Amino acid sequence: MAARSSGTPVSPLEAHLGFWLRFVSNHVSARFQRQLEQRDISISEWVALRTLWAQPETRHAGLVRALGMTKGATSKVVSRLEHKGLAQRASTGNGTGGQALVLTAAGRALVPRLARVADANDAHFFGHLSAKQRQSLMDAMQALVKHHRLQQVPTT
Amino acid sequence: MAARSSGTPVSPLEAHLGFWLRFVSNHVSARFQRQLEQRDISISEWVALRTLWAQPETRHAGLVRALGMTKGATSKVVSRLEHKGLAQRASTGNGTGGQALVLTAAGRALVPRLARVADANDAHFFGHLSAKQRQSLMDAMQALVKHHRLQQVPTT
DNA sequence: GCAGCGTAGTTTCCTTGGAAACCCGATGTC
DNA sequence: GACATCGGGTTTCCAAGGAAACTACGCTGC
Repeated sequence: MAARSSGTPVSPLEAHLGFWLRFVSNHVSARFQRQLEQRDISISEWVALRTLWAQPETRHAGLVRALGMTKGATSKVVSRLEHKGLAQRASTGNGTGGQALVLTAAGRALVPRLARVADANDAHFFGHLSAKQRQSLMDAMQALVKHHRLQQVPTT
Repeated sequence: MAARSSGTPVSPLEAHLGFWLRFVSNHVSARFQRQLEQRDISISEWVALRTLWAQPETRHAGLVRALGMTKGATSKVVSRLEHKGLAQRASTGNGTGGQALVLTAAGRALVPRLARVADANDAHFFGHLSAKQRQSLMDAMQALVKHHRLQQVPTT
């Protein structure tokens, strides 16, 4: 599987930890996505809803940070949510320029239900592990984030 | 951060293992992608090249499996590679119908160089861990794959 | 022999997201 | 007071990938 026809060693894809991380992560996300789309919601929309729910009156820039997407893409997510009647661009009364975003009643009602879907998905994939194992994976990931000072960035 | 204004508990995004997996994995892939695009190659193109390198004369269906994309998308990847002069659709002489895909000389020359980029990227993110730690993460991921019988699926 | 099928690939259409241009109101600066 | 500038947001354009329609062929059943 390594060197072939040339003398140069070429490690297989599966030799990389990154490969496996991506592999598992893609599955977890893909399943979550399939569940969400039964309610006609995408993952970014879910993250946006969840953010607005925790912190009402978030402004656009805040959402950009939470979503880890460009402001253009974020703007489109908000438009979609508005279209679905889940959130609103509330041109802030206070006149400081920035626009505030808020959930509608429907949006607020939806979040806890989606949260249960998210919980269930995580449980599906990791529920069979012991609490200790889960925690150790969590720690490993968070350590990587810390070590590399990873910030939320555009998600591809 | 949990229940707010309603009585329903809503766990934070960061409570999910899936969240952290995705977070780290996205960063790893994103960095790799940035490195590759300096050579005008995308991640799927890299995987395709790597596959054809290891197994010359792969046919389209095989590539579909390796890439974990739909056949339509795979077809476009091949077209791109052909356009860049890295691979070719070789209408197989044996007449069994299926078309064989092969790397050009340029393609064959490129793979080992890209492989070094891939290695470097993995080392960048995980090189500071001990061999034991790396292995244990790798094992954890592979155990998940096995437990859930995960197959390669469309990659987002 | 040929009608109907199934398999392998390609093409078309649509959605999502990044990049960059653009828009607009608030804030200096002279 | 007129104008350059800047920050926050939106719009436009493009690339990539999924879904499904379509194409080309070889094979089976009659």
